[in-house]
Amino acid sequence: MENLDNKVLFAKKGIKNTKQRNMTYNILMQENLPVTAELIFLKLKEADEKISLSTVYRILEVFISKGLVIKRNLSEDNMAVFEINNMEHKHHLICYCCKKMQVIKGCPLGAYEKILQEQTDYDISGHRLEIYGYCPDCKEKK
Amino acid sequence: MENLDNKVLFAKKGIKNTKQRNMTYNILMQENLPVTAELIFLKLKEADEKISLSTVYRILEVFISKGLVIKRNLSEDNMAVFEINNMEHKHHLICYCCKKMQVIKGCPLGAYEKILQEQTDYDISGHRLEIYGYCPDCKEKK
DNA sequence: GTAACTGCAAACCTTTTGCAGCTTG
DNA sequence: CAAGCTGCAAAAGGTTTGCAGTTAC
Repeated sequence: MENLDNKVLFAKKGIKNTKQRNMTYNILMQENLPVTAELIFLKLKEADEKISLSTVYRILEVFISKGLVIKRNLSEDNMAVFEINNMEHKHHLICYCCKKMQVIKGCPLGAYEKILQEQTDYDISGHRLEIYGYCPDCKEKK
Repeated sequence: MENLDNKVLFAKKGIKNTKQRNMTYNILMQENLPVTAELIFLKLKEADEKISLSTVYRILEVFISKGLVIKRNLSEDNMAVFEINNMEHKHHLICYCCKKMQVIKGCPLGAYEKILQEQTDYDISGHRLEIYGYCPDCKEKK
């Protein structure tokens, strides 16, 4: 599962192209949703990759520092989750029941940020929004 | 710093009125912003209260289960923060630089949630929003 | 060849738990 | 007095770090 794109990308960012980094990046791309370090670790094990959990954390740290990955903490539990930084502004819709997460494209907050900036005299540069509810499947079960 | 209101409140919720709970509740009221368990612990120590950190966590747990307190995790670091649940829908504006937090009253998402509900067929019941930027003081320093 | 990366084990930090003793209603 | 709190110390997650050995460029 060697990936030429990754090789080029890593070179551009000035980091070495190792098997572990390559695979970690592929998994993040495949998932395309915030995942825990643990999950990445397990997927790598599954794929018969020799890797340790601390390496996963170190790789993610490097990816974050190079702007390739974003780290966040979801509100419920206190585990960090990681996802590819594809520079796309987006939010997530999360099911209270099954914890499924789906991407919401578009953002309703552009105008609001401007208003808030005037009201508060802050220099507003970002926000974080998660929407919660029950997905169609879980909604029925209730 | 005995507080009669707390006594009545605790009685109504069916929990015992101890010095530690009383003081913890007072601190949360005074702060009126999300704080860590550690900070509550330190404030109690400062006030010469004999308390252990695990008791703080246990008290917060009880308060949460009775609906008196809300727990959340902020995006940056992985420590939980706790605040009084005054049933008011609100969000926070957080300074990237000095980490100061201020309450934003009002919410721009009411209409958006309805639209999203139709689009996604989810049963939407809540959201979580934090706005980030630089406060007037830190803005100048830059 | 050397600077950078990895695995392993141990440390760290926040949060939880078990238990014996103490307090509240 | 009994039920339920608390303090202490130890355990339990998730994450980070030190170090010796390995790998990529």
